Amino acid sequence: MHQLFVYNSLSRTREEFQPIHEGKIGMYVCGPTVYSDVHLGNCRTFTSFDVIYRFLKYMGYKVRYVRNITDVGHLVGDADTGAEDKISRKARLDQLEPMEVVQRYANGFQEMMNIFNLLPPDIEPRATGHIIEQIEMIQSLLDRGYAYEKNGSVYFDTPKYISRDHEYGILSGRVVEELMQESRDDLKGQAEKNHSSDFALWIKAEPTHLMRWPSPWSVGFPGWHLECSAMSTKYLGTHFDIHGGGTDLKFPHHENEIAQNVGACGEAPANYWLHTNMLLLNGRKMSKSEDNSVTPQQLFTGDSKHFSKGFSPMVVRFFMLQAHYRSTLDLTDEALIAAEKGYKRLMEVLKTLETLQAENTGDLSDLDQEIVSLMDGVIDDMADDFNTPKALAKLFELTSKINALGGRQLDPKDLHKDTLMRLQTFFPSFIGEVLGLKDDSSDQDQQLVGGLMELIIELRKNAREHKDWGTADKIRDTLTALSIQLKDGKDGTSWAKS
RNA sequence: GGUCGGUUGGCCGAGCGGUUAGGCAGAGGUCUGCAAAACCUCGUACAGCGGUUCGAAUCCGCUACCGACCUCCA
Repeated sequence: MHQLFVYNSLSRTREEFQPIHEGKIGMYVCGPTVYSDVHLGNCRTFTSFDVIYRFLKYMGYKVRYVRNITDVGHLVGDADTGAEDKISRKARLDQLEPMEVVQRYANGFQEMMNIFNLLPPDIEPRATGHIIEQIEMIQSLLDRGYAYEKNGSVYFDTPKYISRDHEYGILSGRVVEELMQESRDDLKGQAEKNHSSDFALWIKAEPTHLMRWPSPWSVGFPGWHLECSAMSTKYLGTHFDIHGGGTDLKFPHHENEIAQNVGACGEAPANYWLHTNMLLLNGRKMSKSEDNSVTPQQLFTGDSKHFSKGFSPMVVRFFMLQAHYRSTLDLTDEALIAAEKGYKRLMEVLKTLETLQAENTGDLSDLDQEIVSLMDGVIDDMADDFNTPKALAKLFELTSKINALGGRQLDPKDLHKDTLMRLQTFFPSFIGEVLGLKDDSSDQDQQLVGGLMELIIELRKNAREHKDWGTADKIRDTLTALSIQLKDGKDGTSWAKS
């Protein structure tokens, strides 16, 4: 088995991956807060973790992948100054039940994940379904002296945490003294919190607040951060392998999660922290307020001033995989057009690969060795912190070999039967199962079109045999106008949508 | 202001001290009735200035610019 290396945000280095339990991996990824439509950036993050999940399984690990849905507790504004829960706020504005808001956007989210061909996680728990677990965790933090109650709300006590030799800021590189400094300044206000670096575990609900649950401290609702600690602990235990999320969650969300877990359970939750980087649009942060944003829907239809045309979900997925998950990725019209062509080439070569025949059964040729080492390289690249762009580069080198064999620029006599068999298994399964790429074109029409095209190609072949170039070219030109491209090869004619 | 990350050829994007990334676009060629597709070859890029080193896109320092987080955000 290839040794896996992952970049750990905690140590800021690439580390050899060692699972806690041989052959098994527990992975928790912070899911969306369902108070609005999915952000395209969300799609990139979860696509990255989807490939990670798929590759870990491909390597033979038994993975338990938990990705939550946050449907309560994520606040708008500051908890001290009349904070409002995001879901609650949206419910009030739209005059809906909070659960209607949650349901609507959770559905939309899952639909979109489906469209991008993401595997569903093994467990997709919701914060509102784990109020009791969260209350228990708060109690545990209070019992251990890591939290304090103020007027029915409960806060995490960061100075206490620090005073017991725990490193608050370990993940995000925050400087403790600074946080303390800020705290002193903040004491001048009438804030409920003792220090500005403290954060809410339980928030007492205003009478008008829509989402509320009874607790030992007040009728209220849990704070953001807590749901992830509670749910990861419930489903993966107090100590598991991988915790992931977008890099913007490092602080405060993940930092606070660590503090909560250490405080309540006595140990940091995860061995490896993986963070995905941001998606940019035309070199800048996506931002609605600055008119620099695009929704997945707009990207698919091309209904956006930023794009000249629409791009299919698989093209977008392929585009995302062409960059490493830890790098920012710049979404531009030009780059997507380029990605679309590359993606189509990859889909086309899958068909060519099926038609290849190998003749050699003797010694392995140089070509065989080249192909084998490229295949091994693909896995090596993935095992090195899930380097999809590097793996794709090798896949494209294999693409050239396959096409050359198909077009007789390379001699099939040089290809060993075993090599071909391996290639025909590996190549499609890696693209489909690990990268999660599939042919977009709708299956329904495909059979019909396939039959028609067979007929047309037959007719054109006859015309060409009679040197009736007029008819042959008319067929070709008309098809071209319909975005169907004919490819005349040594073994006859094939076609593809252009 | 603080913390962290980035600046690679026309565009996107790997790269982690010495070896071709790759995709798209462009040029030339092979093949072809012509064309397309496919294949082959090519451009000689690493923000700037110093330093370390036999050797730096890769390490260190400074400068410039960009971005993320610090407040809701993947």
